[in-house]
Amino acid sequence: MNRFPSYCTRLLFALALAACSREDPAPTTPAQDGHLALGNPSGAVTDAASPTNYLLLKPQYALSYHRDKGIPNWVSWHLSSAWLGASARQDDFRADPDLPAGWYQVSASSYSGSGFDRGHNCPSADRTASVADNSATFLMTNMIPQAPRNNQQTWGDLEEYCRTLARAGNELYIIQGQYGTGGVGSSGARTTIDNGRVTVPKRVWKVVVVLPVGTADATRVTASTRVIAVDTPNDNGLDPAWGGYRTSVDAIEAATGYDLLSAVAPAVQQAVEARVDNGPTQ
DNA sequence: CTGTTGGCC
DNA sequence: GGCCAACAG
Repeated sequence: MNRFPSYCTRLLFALALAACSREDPAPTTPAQDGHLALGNPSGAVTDAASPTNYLLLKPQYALSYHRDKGIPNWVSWHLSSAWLGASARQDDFRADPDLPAGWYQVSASSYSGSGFDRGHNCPSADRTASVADNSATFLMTNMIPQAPRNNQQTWGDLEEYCRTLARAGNELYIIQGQYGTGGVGSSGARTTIDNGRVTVPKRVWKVVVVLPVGTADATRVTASTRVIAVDTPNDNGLDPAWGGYRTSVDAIEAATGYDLLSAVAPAVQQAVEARVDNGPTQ
């Protein structure tokens, strides 16, 4: 669940008290807040000596990259209406220039003919406030080989629902990742593509923390905060309805070994991570 | 790189 | 119409 020393708990509690004792300004306008405000699930670092858990921090999202799998371990981003605008989908899939020199660079054509989509983690449509923001989502470090039905239907619907929540006055902290090896695309089962350079993940998961619009602050998460955790098979035969794949954050942590929402107070983590969401799905 | 096509809500 | 794409030229 967490490895948070108790002094951190007390510190956060003190900070929360301090924040409450001040004159609170009225609810803030939607902002573009920190992508790792709720934690760094795998302790990723931007160090070439950490090729399987390499932290890439971009203005639009943060991710942990696995060089030898050619895909991210997880991608974390903030979503509020401040990220939503009128910029068109750029479709400029390309290699990520921010990887260390000498690492294999997955390219725009690496997935061609594989039977798997170039599936975004941080979706194109979540970053439409500027052309630069949208373009950043097309870096191949943000992609996984994703079964077309998983990507275009099940996942597409969940992403659309998240934007609906954002437009309705919420801000969301979203962490998506993948684990395991081997999926079933439109041309059958594969464990890798691109001559073995890119691993096809077995499962794709997402954790969504839904807060009313405010500042980036883990102390705003309470035991009653809505947290939606989903874990789907990367298999073209899956159900298009994402609601049936809901699970607990605890289950995703057990499957991945990550510590999710680690910046949230331990008692709150215990409450929200054990729960399975049963709220609306559209 | 542009234009076209296709599936789904 | 919007969003997810692949593919042809």
